[in-house]
Amino acid sequence: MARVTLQTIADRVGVSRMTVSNAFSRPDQLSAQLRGKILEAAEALGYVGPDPSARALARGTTGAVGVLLTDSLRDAFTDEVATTFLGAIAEELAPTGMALTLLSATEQPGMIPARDVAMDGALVYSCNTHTTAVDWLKRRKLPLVFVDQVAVPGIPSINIDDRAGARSAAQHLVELGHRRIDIVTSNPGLEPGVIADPIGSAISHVGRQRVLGWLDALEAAGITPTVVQEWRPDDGGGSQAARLLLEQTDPPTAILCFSDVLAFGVVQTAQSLGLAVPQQLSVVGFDDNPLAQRMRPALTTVRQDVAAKGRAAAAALTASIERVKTGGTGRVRHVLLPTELIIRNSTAPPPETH
Amino acid sequence: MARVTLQTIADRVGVSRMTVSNAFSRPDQLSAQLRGKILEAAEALGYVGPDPSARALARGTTGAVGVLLTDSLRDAFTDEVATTFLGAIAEELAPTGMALTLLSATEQPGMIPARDVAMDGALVYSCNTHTTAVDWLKRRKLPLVFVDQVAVPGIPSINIDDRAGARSAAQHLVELGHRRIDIVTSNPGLEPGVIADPIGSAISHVGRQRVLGWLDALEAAGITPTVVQEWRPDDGGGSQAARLLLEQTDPPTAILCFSDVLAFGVVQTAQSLGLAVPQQLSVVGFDDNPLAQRMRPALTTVRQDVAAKGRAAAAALTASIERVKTGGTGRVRHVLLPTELIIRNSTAPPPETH
DNA sequence: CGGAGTTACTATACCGATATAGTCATTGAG
DNA sequence: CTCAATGACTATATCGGTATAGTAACTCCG
Repeated sequence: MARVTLQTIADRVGVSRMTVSNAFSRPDQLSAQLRGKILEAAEALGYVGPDPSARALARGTTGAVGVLLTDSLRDAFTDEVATTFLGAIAEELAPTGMALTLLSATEQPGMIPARDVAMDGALVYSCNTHTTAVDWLKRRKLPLVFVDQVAVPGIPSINIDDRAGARSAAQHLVELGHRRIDIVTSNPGLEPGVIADPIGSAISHVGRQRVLGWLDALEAAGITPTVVQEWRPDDGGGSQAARLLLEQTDPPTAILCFSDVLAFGVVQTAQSLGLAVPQQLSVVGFDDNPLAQRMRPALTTVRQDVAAKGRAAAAALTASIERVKTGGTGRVRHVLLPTELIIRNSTAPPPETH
Repeated sequence: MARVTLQTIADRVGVSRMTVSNAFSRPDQLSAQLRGKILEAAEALGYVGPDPSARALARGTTGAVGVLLTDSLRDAFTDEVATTFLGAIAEELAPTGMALTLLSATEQPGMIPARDVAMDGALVYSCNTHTTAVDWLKRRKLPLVFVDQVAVPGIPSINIDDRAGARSAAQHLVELGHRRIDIVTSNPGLEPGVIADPIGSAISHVGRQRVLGWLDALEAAGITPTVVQEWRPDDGGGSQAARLLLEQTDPPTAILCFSDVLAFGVVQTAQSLGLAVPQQLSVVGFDDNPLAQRMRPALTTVRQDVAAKGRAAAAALTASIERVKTGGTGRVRHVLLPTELIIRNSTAPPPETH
């Protein structure tokens, strides 16, 4: 049996195909009576409704937006910060009826989602901007929103004030009296171990901003931190880095971490080495991951409102799509959300040295 | 400037549109030399590649599969079990180059993702099968895979052996010597409080299977549990239910919980009421959420391999899509993955009563 | 009673590709 | 030397809709 299309129904009812289309998509264009008859016939023929692909082609809109996630999607789902972000996007998008399509930046031979999947716009989340996937999205001239990336002119962006947040974290330690402060960072793909040029070798925008913020406060206090790149994120996140720092001849009394997950690993490692946190070692995280509250000691960290970031991103994207559709030309906005230092129990003045 | 299409390039190079199409989609159909010239011209004109929507219409395939999630997508992202599942799907799908589109079952006026978004197939995850969204997917005759749902003939399904798992959990308590065992379940939307007919009122397939499993073991031991439906999942998950059970005149010495998250709430509540776990109250969860290991005491629970479930689901779906495409007609498979009781520190023999 | 304004449809022209069946040289085998 | 088999393109026919501009019959109003 051949497939049922608008034409099938049109022939059956004896009207034009366009009228059947209107029965489904623009009910005000025909009489209720005829519409009823058409829907009835459609039902009888087992018609499901206008074919999404055909409609997408004709209308030029697909009803789905993409999110480009750098690394394997797998990782995006194990990171509580990322899932919160995605959840907020989904929530913000729900009332619009748009679906959310996950795009991985890793490309397969012959299939590049960023190039080959139909969508009305996309969020680019914490991706290296020089990824080919991002290039494809740009070339398609899709409405885009950059999140946690360096803002470029012409593309709306959502960022948090990473630098100020990091600065306040470092400042907090300085004010507690610490002078030996080191740093554990996370740059996907970077060689683990001590990093000579933390600013230059920062891979992500966020990574760079946080380093800049930490150094703002530390350098002002005349402190030069040792910066260590974590080992693979899954092997106890931060434990090897912590060990390296704590086994120096002149170990730090405080450690600043790129994330709460990392901080968790650092705290655990310190404790397993017999160091009391915060009495002998202070640790500060970043993000205010739910984990930060659950930990013992509860973690001092820099809060970012991930959900707000997600909502803002989704809103910016829908606005951008709308703008393109209506030909309107509002200004491109770059949003910078605030961060806030949350002082809990993982920081204290340094131990007395005599 | 008009949009660049295959035709634009064809005119420019002086070949037929079909040849340009082949240059992009079937390189073996033309000489390398001509192909080079075409790609060059395409580049010069700023052509991005075949339009995904047009291609989807012509080819009948979109390069994306959907996942239908019952409740607000928001919830799906806060639940560690669900995110693990999604991550595993994403991972399994990655090598195929297919994108993953999230569909919420909640419909908006005028826009029903399950009906209106183009896709090649879909996973239906723990949805009430009588949702209209599921109906739309079925009517579209899309390749589907049901996960954590009652298996229906003709549609591949992936389930875990919830019943056997629940049975072993209950059996474990019975063998420890417990005789007063109660249950906390979770049925989205169901009225909280004591449930008279736990099997009949179970809303989800999973919920029903677990109740059946618990009762298998309990009834065999002559035990009739009180079954309580949790309050809203976000308010401390399980704490109100636990309070209700523990403040009975004849309180239980052990509680079986629908999930680890619920069990976590129950344990916390018990502890706050001054009950030692497991000395005075044993608690068993379900899922083996990472949380189960982190808790103190570590939770005795029934492990399901969520990642394996996700991988199996994705594999079944791609297989199903492939089958439709090639017209092949392999048998529909119903997979039942095993569960395993993991005994940790939240269960012990009941306190001695004299 | 004439002309402007609805209402309810229809005709035509795309949307931007791909599949399939040619066409026309070339090449190789018998 | 002839005929079948390749190789490299092209012509034509969809894929299943939607936008836009008609058209014909009716309504309203002064």
